[in-house]
Amino acid sequence: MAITLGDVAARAGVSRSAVSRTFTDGASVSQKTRSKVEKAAQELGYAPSALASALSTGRTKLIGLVSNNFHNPIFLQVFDLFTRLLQERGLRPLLVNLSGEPDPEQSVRMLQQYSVDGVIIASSTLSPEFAQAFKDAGLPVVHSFGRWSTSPNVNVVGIDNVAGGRMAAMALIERGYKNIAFLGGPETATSTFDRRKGFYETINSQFHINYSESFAASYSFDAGRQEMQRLLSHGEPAQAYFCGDDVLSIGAISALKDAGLHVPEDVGIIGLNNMQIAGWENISLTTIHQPVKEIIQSSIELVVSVINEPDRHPEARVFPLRLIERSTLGTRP
Amino acid sequence: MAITLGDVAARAGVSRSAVSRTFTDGASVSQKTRSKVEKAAQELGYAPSALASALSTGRTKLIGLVSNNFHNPIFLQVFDLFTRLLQERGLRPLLVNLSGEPDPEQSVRMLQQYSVDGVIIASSTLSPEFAQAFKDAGLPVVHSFGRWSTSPNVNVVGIDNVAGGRMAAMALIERGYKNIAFLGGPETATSTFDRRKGFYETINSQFHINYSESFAASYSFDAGRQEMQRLLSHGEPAQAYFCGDDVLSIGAISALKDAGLHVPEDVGIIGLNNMQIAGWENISLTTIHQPVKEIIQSSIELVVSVINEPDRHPEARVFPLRLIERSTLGTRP
DNA sequence: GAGGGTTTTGCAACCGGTTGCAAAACAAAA
DNA sequence: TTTTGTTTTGCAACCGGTTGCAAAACCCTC
Repeated sequence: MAITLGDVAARAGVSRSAVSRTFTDGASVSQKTRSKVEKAAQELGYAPSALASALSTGRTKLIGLVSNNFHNPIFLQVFDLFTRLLQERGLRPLLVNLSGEPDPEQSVRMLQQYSVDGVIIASSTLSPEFAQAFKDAGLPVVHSFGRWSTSPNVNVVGIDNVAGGRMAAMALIERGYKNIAFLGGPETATSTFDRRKGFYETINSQFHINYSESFAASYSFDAGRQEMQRLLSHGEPAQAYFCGDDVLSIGAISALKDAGLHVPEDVGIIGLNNMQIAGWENISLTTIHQPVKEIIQSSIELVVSVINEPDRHPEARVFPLRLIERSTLGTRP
Repeated sequence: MAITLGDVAARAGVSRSAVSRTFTDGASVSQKTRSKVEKAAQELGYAPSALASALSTGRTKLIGLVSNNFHNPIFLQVFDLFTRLLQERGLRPLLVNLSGEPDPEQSVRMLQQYSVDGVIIASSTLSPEFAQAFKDAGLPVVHSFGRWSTSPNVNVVGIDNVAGGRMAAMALIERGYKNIAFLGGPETATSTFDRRKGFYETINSQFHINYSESFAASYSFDAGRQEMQRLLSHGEPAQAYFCGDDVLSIGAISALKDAGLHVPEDVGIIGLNNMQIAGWENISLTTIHQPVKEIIQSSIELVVSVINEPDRHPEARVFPLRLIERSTLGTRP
């Protein structure tokens, strides 16, 4: 059926070890046998089995990529970057879709069975305990877009969501908004919790500002739109909203426009992420930039480091946020 | 380090075969040893190595999921469905990002190395020859969203893009448009070619209709937007456009609106796909529905069949399209 | 051509499972 | 109790690679 080491060895007239060695770099093979082997391999169309190799070396070059967010368009970019950057390093992403599976147990087991070299959890909604479960199982793990902590138990790469909330609050306060609301993502998401926290605390430290909040069912256009529609059906909207994410913002704006309201004249909106569409002229969303590419790059570097150095101390890598001023915030005197 | 068969066998006081058999269903084990083994496995936290098992059985339960479209939001849904449905069958998606790698050779090699049981190519832009390369390498393959043919050499599941083009043309002709254009996806994509073909032929069979065409750089919002901007900068737009895809449509509409034009009063637009956003009130895109879920479900069933029955004759599964009338087409007397 | 050091090579055991085969254990019938 | 038939069990070989170790081959120098 498939071509094996032995076949190539026989054809080249050398031992199986010789063949193995020509395909593992750093091994000692003479130029002569090397070319004999390469010729034979070429002729037979030999491709070494990664599985068999993994069995003896203990390295599969497989990285479990665990995610539960398949609705936020930003995740297309996330998957694109992860897969591309992993491939560039000769690593293969084994995708795990967590949707509706809140327990890490099953995923841990599955990834253990495939002896993945490491795991990257790409999610802004899962708790650090979720990632911890992978670590406890002995899997090198990095939580991308996860909750940051000064004494992390598990490796995290992302942003400071509390700071993001503060930044949004400052932007709204500076512009003179007095009636301010938070329109968050799902209430159970750590990112929602943290962004709300920073936002609320900053707003609350000011006098004469009216605060209210509500939450969308998920990080998606539809959920943002629906939540804003619900708010509008219950009375006057706030003067300005910090939406927990750009997709929520764009969904909310579409609901506002449908209701005949103007942004930013009637209602101000600030988002978070700075996804590509946010920059379009006809959307032109004022938002907070999350450095997605840098986070992903760093996550991969980190997981590779952990693989090579298992006893490494867990670390948190926090990337800075940047306010992107566009046209969905105005000023109130 | 990790727990193996042997460890469990020793603890349970049985042979290694007995342990193996308790974990492969259909094997002959007495209730007594089974429970002994299960107890020991439980206590040790044993998880059988899929790699080792794959080495002897020849089955990895790995499915290569090959794609090159990481910009079209519809693919988020595609990935979500593929990963979910594969997982439900105990299969694992090994993701391959093709972006910028036009040659199948490398991917074929890589998937061979990991002995994937099968391959699904999820792309509307790649040619049948691309899929063929996987088949030639002996990998069971299904091309999802690929080009259909009456005598397929390789399994395809998708829609009839030529028919889609015809359907769009009919919709525009019926509404009395006389100056009609095609705004396609990348010119090299098979789906672009076929949609254009059906569209052009139908338009051309009519008298007194003015036809023109142009192509966006990729299937993405941005590309659609840019191409429409370019068209507008070169003169009067057509009365109506068939955009090769919903994302192109929405991008094009955003460019039109920016230019102060109204849809459908000034320009009519019809898309293809019926992605979720197309249904929003403030977009309300008239489009042609592509049954994504059915295609994916069927693709998975097909690849599983091919795996179990390697000499199966290749087949083409074509799903019907449906015109979704919303509000981006008007009528011209 | 012998002696010494270095590189290359093959043997054989191992990675963690699976499975055909024959022996052992068990159950039922005589 | 013996015979026959059916399950269950363990042995050992195998899947396709890797790698430590000792022997073989090579290269230089004297």
